[in-house]
Amino acid sequence: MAIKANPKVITKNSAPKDLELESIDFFVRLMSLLGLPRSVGEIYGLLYINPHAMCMEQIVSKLEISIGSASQGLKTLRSLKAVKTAYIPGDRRDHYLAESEFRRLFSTFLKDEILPHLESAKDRISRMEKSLPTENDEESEFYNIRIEKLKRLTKTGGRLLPALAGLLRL
Amino acid sequence: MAIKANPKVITKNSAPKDLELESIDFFVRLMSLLGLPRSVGEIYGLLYINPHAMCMEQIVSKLEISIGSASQGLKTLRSLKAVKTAYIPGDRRDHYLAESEFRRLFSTFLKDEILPHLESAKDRISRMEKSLPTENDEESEFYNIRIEKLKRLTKTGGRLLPALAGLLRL
DNA sequence: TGCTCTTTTCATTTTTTTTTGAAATCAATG
DNA sequence: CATTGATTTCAAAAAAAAATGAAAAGAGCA
Repeated sequence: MAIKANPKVITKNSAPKDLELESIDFFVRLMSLLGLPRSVGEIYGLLYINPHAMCMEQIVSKLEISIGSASQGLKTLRSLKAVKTAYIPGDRRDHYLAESEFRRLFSTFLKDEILPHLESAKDRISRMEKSLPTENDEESEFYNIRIEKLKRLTKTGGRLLPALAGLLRL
Repeated sequence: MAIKANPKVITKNSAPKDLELESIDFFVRLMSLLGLPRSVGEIYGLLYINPHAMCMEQIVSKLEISIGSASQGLKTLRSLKAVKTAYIPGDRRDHYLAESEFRRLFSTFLKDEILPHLESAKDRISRMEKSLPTENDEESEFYNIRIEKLKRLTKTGGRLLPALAGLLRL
């Protein structure tokens, strides 16, 4: 029989079980607050509290999730810049570490998820201004005020985003 | 035949169709960003752009949603303090107006949805500190640093919430 | 190039969330 | 206080989101 590709020369010990569970639970909740699926939180929570890089197979067996979920979840985390890959000599599998700078994670999230909405909101508001009736009665005034409020909302949103990202310098 | 309970003496005109559609679409997206169901966004969007208070039946027929959705959606909006009720003489139905102060809407949202998570995060972190191994090796140091980061994250979160609510003074 | 191990993809299944509408509850009014 | 109309509730249906895992694609090595 051929030599296994990844003989376990050193068994890296992983985080204590309770710490691990708490970390996973913490990030499952946090990610779900951001609208991300459970599996993404689980993976990040596991990596966050583990000192050593883990490959997908380890993630799958630790969390008892499918390889599909793991692959998809890691893809999401990569796109959020929430994980780094580590090179392990003599092992051709990818190994992952959590990016522990939340600032980066959040600012990528804000940029990817919130900004596009702000952009489309601007377009929408100009459309609304165009379809505003031209008469100058009481109701027109009402619509004007409402649209004005939407404008302020999106403007505030636009100013808030970068400010938020900056404040998150943890 | 008896006189109808709510004879339409005056037909209030509602917002121009395009304005209405844009408003609904705007808030469907915004609410979904906050994790609220489509129907909640539809109802709020409809009320937001309409100068006159609307009763549930009007909402149901305008939006073509079920009375169950309408009732449930209005309940959500009431709990978010996103709608006000208006008294209409000679009509026993409730009539709703959008609360157009987004600040109130958001701060209620933050208080109801985010604060509880922050609270539970604090508990969790003290549990994590307790289950931290007592040895003082390299890995213990790692766990300490990670937990410290979580602490900072929740602390920042706790400071950010009120700040956010304040900044949203639109 | 062919072989083996790893990762991704994606159709299908499972789970969760949302909507529906009929029945129950509530509330005003005659 | 009974009736009628408005609203809420909630079990069931529908829709949406997430997870699964087998097959395809990729990637290093001999």
